[in-house]
Amino acid sequence: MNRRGDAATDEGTPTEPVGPSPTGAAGPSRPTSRDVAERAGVSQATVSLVLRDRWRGRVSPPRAEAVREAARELGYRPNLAARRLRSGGTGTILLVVPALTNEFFARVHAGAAAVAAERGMSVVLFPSPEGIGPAPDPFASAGATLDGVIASSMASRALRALRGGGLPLVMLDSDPEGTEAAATVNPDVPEGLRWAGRHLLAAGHRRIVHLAADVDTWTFRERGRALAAELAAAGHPLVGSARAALDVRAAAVVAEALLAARPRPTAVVCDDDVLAAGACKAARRTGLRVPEDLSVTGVDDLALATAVEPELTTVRLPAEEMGGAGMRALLEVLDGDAPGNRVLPVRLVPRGSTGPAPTGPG
Amino acid sequence: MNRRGDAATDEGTPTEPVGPSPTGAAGPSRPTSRDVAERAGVSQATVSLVLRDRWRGRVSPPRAEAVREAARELGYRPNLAARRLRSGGTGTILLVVPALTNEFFARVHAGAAAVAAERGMSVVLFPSPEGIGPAPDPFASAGATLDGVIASSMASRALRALRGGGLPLVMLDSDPEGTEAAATVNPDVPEGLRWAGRHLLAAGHRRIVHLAADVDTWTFRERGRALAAELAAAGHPLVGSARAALDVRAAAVVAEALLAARPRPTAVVCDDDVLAAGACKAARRTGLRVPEDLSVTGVDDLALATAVEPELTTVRLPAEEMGGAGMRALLEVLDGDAPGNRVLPVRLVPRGSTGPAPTGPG
DNA sequence: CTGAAAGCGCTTACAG
DNA sequence: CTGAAAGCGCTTACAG
Repeated sequence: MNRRGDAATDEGTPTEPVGPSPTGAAGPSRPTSRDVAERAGVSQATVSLVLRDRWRGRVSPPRAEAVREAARELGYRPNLAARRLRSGGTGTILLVVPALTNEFFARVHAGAAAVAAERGMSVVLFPSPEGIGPAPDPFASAGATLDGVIASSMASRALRALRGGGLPLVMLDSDPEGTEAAATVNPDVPEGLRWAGRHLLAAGHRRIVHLAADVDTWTFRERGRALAAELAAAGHPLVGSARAALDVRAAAVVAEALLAARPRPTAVVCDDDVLAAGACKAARRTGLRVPEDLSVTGVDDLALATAVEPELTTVRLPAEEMGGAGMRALLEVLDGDAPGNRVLPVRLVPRGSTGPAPTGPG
Repeated sequence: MNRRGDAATDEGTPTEPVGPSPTGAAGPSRPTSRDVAERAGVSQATVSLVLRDRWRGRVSPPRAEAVREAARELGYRPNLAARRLRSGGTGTILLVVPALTNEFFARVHAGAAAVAAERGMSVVLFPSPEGIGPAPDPFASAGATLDGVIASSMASRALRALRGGGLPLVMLDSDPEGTEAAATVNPDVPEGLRWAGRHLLAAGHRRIVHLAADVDTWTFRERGRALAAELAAAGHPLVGSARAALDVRAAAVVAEALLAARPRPTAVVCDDDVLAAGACKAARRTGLRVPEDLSVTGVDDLALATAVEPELTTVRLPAEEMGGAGMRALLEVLDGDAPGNRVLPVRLVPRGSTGPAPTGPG
C-alpha cells in the first residue's frame, strides 16, 4: 500500500549513513496508477486512458470522473520513467543554437523549457556548437536519446548535419522555404528592420549606414535586405554598410571605419544589439555624441540595450515566445499534426540612442 | 565570443543513417543490455555491473573487458527511462535561483546542466521565483519529481521553503554555516571585494564609496563587510554607501545621490556589474568622466561589462564552475558521500573603468 | 464499454 | 565469480 505524506514522516524512517536508496528516492513512495485504479474501483488500463485523455468512447463519463477524482485525492502524478519506457519516447528534446552564451538563445531556451515542462518533457542544449559541422554524430554527443530537435538561427551548412537523424525538426528564426523542417517559427525580422528604417527617416536622417552581422544565415540576410529595400523605396538608400562579428569590440573597430566616411553618416542601423553597443563605443572613441551626432539602433532588446548610456533604440525580438512556440510546434508534430509555419510580430522600442538628424553639413 | 552558425564544412559526412540509430524511437531499435550480454557471452546482470562500474570483485577482468568491448562495438547506450524506473530515481535536479533572466544564473545553470548531462541527469529550473516564499509546495509546481535540489544565492527566508522537502540540498553562493545543506559551493566573494579595494587604493584613491545591492542575502552582506574591512584596515575607510535594486536604471538614480557628496568620491565599488553600469550612467549624466573623474568597479563579469564604454573593471565570478561544482557535489551526496564545503577562487579583471585617482580637490 | 495480461529495458537480491 | 528471475509503473493490444 502506498502512502503519501509530508516530509515530517521521514523522521520515523531509519536513515543509514550510506543510505538504503542511493538514488535519492527519499520519503514514502508515491501513489501509482494501481492505487488510483483501486480507489476508483476500475482497472489500471482505465486509469491510463482517462488520465491521458484518450477515454472518449472507451470509458463511461461517470467512471472517468471517478478516476479523475481518485487521482486528485491521492495526489497522483504519473511516473515519467515508466511512461517513457513503455511508450518508447525519451522525453527529451534537443535544442541546437549557434552560441550557448548568448542571451537571446538563453531566452529561447527558457521559453522552450517552460513549455516542455508543462508536458513533462525536458530540453537539452547542444553542448558543442563549434563541433556541429564536422561532428559525425551530433545527436550521440548530446548525451541523451531524443524525441525531436529544435534548431535556431542556423547556417544552412550546419543544418545538413541535423538531417538524416530522422527526427522531427522545428526551425526557429530560419528560412521557411526549402528546409526539411516539419515547422518553422520566425520573428518578423524584415518588418523589424523596416521599422528601424522608418523611425530614422521620420527623424530626418538621410545618410544611414548598415552595420551587418558577419554571419551567413537567413535571418541576417533578411535583415539587410529589408532595410535596404525600405530605405531605397523612401528615396534615401543606404550610404554604406559593413559586416562585423557579433562581438562588441570587433563591431567597434568596424563601426569606426564606417563613421570615417565623408559626409559622415548620421545614423547606423545594426543587425543586433551587440553590434549597436560596438557602434556606440566607436562613436564615443571618435568623439561623436549619441544621439546628437549619431543615431544608433539595434535588434534583440537584450539586457545590454538598457545597460549602456544612452539606452539603445532597438527592435525587440520575442525570444521566449519563439522558444515556446517552437516547442509547441514540435509537440504537435510528435502528436501527428502538421503545424506549418508561424511568424511572430516584433516591435520597435525607441530609446535614447536615436534622435533627430543633426542639421548642417556632416 | 562564439560566432553564430559559422560552422566548418561537413562535406564527407555520411547523411544516411548508418547502423543502429543513436536517436532513439525512429529507425531500427537501439541495442539493449541484452544484446550486449549476448555478444559478450555473459548475462545481462554482468553487463549492468560492468557498465555501471560496480564490477570489481564481482566480475573477472577479462569478462569485464569483453563486456565493454561489446558495448562499444554495438554503440550501446543504456535506456535512461528503464534505469530510472528500476532504480527509483527520477534523473532530475531542481535548480532554484532568484532570477531566471539574469546572465549570472544562466551561466550557473549552464554549468550545472553540462555536468548533469554527463551523468544522464537533467536540470529543471524553478519556474516561478517570485512565488518561492509563500509557495506551499515549490517542488510539486516544478512539474517533475526530483532527486535533489541546488539553490543559489537565496535569501534565508526563501530557503525555509526548500527545507522539509527531504531532498538532498546543495547551496551555491550562500552562507556555509547554519544551513541544512549537504554541501555548499561558494565563490570567494570576500577576497574579490578585497581585490577591488586594493586595486583602487593602489591607484591612489582615498575617497571610495560602496554601491551595494539592496538584497538581503549572505553573498551581498559578505561583499559589503569584506570591502569595508579592507579599506578600514588600510586607513582609508569607506566615505559613503547606499543600496540599490539590481537594475541599471534604479542603480543610476542611487549612484547620482552618492556622487553628489562633497568632497566628491573618486571611486565607487559596486556589488554587481549591473550596479556598476548604473554608476557609469550616473557619472555620465552628472558630467563626470570615467575613469578620469571617477573609477567604477563591478562584480560578476557579465557580457555587459565589456559592452559598456569604458569597459568595466570587475571581479569575475566563476558562474559555470559554480554550477558544475554544485551539481558534482549533489551527485556525490546522491552516491552517499559527504562533499562538504568548497570555495572557488575569483579574480579581478582590470579594464577601462578604473584609473589613477584624480589629483587636486574634489 | 471494461479488465487481464504482456512487456518496455534495466537493476538487484538471490541461488548456484 | 556468474546467471536466472523478479519487478519498477506504465501503456497497449487483446479478449470479453
